Amino acid sequence: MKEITSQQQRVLDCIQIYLKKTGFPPTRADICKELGFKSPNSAETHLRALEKKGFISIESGTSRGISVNNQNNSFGGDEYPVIGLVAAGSPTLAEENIERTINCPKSFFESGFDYFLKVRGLSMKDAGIMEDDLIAVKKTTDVKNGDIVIARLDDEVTVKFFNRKSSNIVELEPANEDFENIVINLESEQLHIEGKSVGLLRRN
Amino acid sequence: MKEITSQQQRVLDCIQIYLKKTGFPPTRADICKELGFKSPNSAETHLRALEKKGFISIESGTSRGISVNNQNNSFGGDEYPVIGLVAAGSPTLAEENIERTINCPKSFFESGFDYFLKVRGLSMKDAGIMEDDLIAVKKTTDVKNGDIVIARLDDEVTVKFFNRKSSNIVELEPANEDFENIVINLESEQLHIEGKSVGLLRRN
DNA sequence: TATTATACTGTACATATATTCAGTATTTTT
DNA sequence: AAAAATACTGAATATATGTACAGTATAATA
Repeated sequence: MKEITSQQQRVLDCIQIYLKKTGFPPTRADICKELGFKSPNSAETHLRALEKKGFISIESGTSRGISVNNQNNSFGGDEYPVIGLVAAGSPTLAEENIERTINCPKSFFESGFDYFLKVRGLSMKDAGIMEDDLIAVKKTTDVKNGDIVIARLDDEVTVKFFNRKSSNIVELEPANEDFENIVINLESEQLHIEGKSVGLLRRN
Repeated sequence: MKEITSQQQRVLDCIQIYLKKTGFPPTRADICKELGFKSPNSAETHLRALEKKGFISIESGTSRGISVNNQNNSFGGDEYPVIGLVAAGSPTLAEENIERTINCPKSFFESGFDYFLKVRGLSMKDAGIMEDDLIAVKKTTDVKNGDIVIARLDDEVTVKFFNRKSSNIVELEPANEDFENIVINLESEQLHIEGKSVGLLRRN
């Protein structure tokens, strides 16, 4: 993605505002009207430049055939899978594990995320995570102490606070006094970090 | 919104799928191609029917000038204001109270909602509502016992469980044993129900 | 210094597209 | 039983729209 000029940015903004307002893309003439150009070719050349730089796609010969490629703005949305926290097995994105999908802007949770995990049980209730809440999970193994992680021990998947005690000892801490800490010796046990929580969604 | 026929539903679906795939609405000919119609007028009459019933809007004389009104599908998105739970004053939508906006599909919380309310304090922590959480609020006075309501007593706004004890007595119950129930006698005190919680959003 | 990219105006035109009119047939509503 | 809505085919047409061509000018790049 090459650099965008200020005029090209104006045209790109114009397209997105027009789209948001009307529900369909502008014509060359519409862009001219909005930005004060007097020739449709002004819009045309800007559009071709934006296409060349990868910001938009243009369907040739098609009226209003402009689509904005840049989905990492707040305009676009995507379908995210909801995965049940099955007691056994990792929360894979295999079709049989996907309960349904939710349409949600990509930028909805700040650092981006990969899927929703439906919570079972109340082991994290003091952290405000209740049964059937949907945790926005970002797939990563880069976790810090205090992060809420989705961890897998053998085939058991749990959501807990992460706490590295030493190079070999990790504690997974629930947020509920009725539950015990899980202490893992990495020398003798396998711990898989599936990802970490970057947000939460609850629907009453 | 009148009833939709199965054929009209097919056309509506076709429009939305086309929109999602290409980024712009279909022409009459596109719809015909997708659904197997042999005359553009087939699409035209269905479009007019859909417009009449309020499912879509058509910009006359405009190519691909179709926009889907029905935002209670997962396709559309909107900007929703985030309002701080100020200790004094009702959570109005006046500009000075809006911290920022969040782009979110209209259908994100099932019964629809009007704004996000940023939570202060931990009075509802046992209901999984933590400080700085965003409650999706639907403006309504139609609340049932057990609903989480946004209530205003004079100038104090709080989030509590609603519990009508009798025709004149309402209790607002926190979900935290460190807090006391608020008992309101409607004969002597004014209680405003600003709305109820229909969901929750948390960003780590 | 030549070339390319940017940033326009202005005209022209082929075609993509909405839209109307003329039919036919079935179902639903009044 | 009449009227209106639904569900199409098929043809015709005005216009909305993309796009090419001819210029002008400035800034950036090779």
